[in-house]
Amino acid sequence: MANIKDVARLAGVSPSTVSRVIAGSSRISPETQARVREAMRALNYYPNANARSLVRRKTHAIGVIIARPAEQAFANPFFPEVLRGIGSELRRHGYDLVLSMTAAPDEEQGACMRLLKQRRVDGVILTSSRAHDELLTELAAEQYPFVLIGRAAPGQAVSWVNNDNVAVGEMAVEHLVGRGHRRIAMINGPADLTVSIDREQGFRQAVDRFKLDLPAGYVVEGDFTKDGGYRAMAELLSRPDPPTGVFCADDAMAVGALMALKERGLTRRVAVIGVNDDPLTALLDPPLSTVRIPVFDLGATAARLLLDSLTQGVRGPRQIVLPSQLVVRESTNWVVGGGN
Amino acid sequence: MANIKDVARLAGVSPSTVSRVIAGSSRISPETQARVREAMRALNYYPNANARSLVRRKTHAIGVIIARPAEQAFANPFFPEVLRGIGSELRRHGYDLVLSMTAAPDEEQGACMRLLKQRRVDGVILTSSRAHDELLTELAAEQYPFVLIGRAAPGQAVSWVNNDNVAVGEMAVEHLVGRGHRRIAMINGPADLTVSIDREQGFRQAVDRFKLDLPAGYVVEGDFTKDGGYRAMAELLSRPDPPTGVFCADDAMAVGALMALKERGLTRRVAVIGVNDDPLTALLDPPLSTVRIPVFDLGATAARLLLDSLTQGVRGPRQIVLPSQLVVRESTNWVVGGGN
DNA sequence: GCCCGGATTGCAAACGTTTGCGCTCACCCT
DNA sequence: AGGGTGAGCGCAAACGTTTGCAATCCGGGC
Repeated sequence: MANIKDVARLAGVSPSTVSRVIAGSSRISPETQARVREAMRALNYYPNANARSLVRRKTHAIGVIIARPAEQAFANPFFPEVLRGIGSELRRHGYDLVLSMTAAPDEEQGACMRLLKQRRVDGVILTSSRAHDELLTELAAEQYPFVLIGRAAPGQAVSWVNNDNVAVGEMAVEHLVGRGHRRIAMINGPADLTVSIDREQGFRQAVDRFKLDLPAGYVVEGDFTKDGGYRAMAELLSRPDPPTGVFCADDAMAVGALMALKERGLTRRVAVIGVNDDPLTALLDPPLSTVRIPVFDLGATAARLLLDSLTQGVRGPRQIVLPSQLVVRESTNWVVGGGN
Repeated sequence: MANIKDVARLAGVSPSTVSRVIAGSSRISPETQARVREAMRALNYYPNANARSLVRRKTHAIGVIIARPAEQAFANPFFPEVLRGIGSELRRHGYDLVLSMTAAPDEEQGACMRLLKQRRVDGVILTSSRAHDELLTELAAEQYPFVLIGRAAPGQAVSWVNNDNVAVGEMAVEHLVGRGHRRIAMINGPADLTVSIDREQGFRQAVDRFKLDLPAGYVVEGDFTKDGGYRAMAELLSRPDPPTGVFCADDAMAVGALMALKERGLTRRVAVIGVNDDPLTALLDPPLSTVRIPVFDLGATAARLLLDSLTQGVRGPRQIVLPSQLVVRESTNWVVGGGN
């Protein structure tokens, strides 16, 4: 394959000159530039990225680490959408994207540090909702550019972009209260995920604000799967004081919850709202109300943050919260005691 | 950051020796090996991938090009699943994965060739169902290792892995015929995609085999979206001779078709079967019959093929077809004229 | 006619590895 | 005792770029 020397020879110049033409240096005469470009075209020349990265100490690529433990279960469009968002932003700057999907949480740190220390990438985007303090502090300690999709512990001085999970919980409860509900339960995700923690906090804040009862056991822990939602709803319904409205921390669990209701003919007795706006949930019977999360933008924003610090030299951690949006459909669109 | 010379100095050996220890050469004494490893650990040393790739002329990474034109519309788990499959295979061999998502079809070739010619990757996996003869021939001409997920034109001597789309069409018709249907229509995807072509061929073969009527206009072209399926079904129903069974080339279109039926109260009058087994379609009313495609395996197999030719030096194109599987649910699980 | 300065280009070192070749021993064989 | 052998290791070139510095050339001012 042609290298820079071949181009130089064909154009009758030195490799330095070719390199400068590629870099767009202004100190090269127009005629020479034309000759060099012509030679590059003739030889179908592409600069070797490895050689270039070696001397420049920049790879022009960023790593994306996707943790897929239990979250993988919800086969919703989160994962591809966030990648699309990242990709669209990277393309605009000519950056490449190396993807690392880790199955087990303990692979995460290794994969991440390997990409960086081997100089395969200039920085990383980490998508995960578990609190890996160790990884974050190692990244920060070595001054590696990175941004988290999700959020870090309050103290951590790291960059992240997240959606407003507390508001998500509040909006859901607010909506249900607006429809006349007073007995509202929550089916949450695994307790160690920040999404679960935040959504529950929002839920509880709204419950307090509206002075609702919150009997013990009204917040049950699911696992972000349909079956988990089914079981959780069954548990809630078997109580002496079942709720009339249920906020599920994810659409998959909401779907399971709806199944449980349907089996018991309680579809119009208990309102269900989820989170994520999985496209197909609009077609269920009843169509599922939900809180839509700006997944694409999460990815795009994370990429922009990272590129800013890489190319503009923006220093210091930045944290961005993107708003989510209530989507009302039939599963909650009726009023308690409305005689339906 | 530590480089190989630092390690060498600390261990009291030459860089060559360190390199050989890393490579696992046997000509190094156990004591020296131990000392070198100790030094590497002490310095937290990782070999620079760029320098290594430069001299080795191998990157230990492969590229994955995902074309997302209209296909993006079906936000089904195809895309993440195929990536998971590829990733799981790559990890076992320590290969990295650089991902390139192209929005427009004309970006595809550029992105692909750039990755290869810049020596960012050793080979590529191409997922797409459009017939880009030009790209395939350029790849083949330059002897680049690559495999296609989908299939090439019959003449092309390139490697690919695909599911048995012809059989998919046949299975669907066979199933419907087994339930007593004689008037069977098809809602197909865009005509220029190989998936559409193949599924239609299977459909027609089965129609011939069972000597069914196939009135003009019984095969209508959709676009792999829900709305397209809805319109197509509406068109079929407005005919004087509407079908009793419909084979949709994708679940998204099948979902749209079901909506059209539901609106007209014809759910149990017209059977609908899709393709892909999108998890949520099992929860629709009625649950959707479908043909399940081995998406994860498509990815994993493609990766294995590529790695074989990369690491084992396997020459020559190989073509692999993976079987799909009929999944019967309520949307077709009744007999024509069964008095339901 | 000579010196100066700017524009344009080339030289050579450097980036961090790998690897063919050759060197140095210690040991064994005759 | 001398030469042969092989194990263990180092030297230096090579991979394909970028870039600081120096060289050359040209015109203009004195």
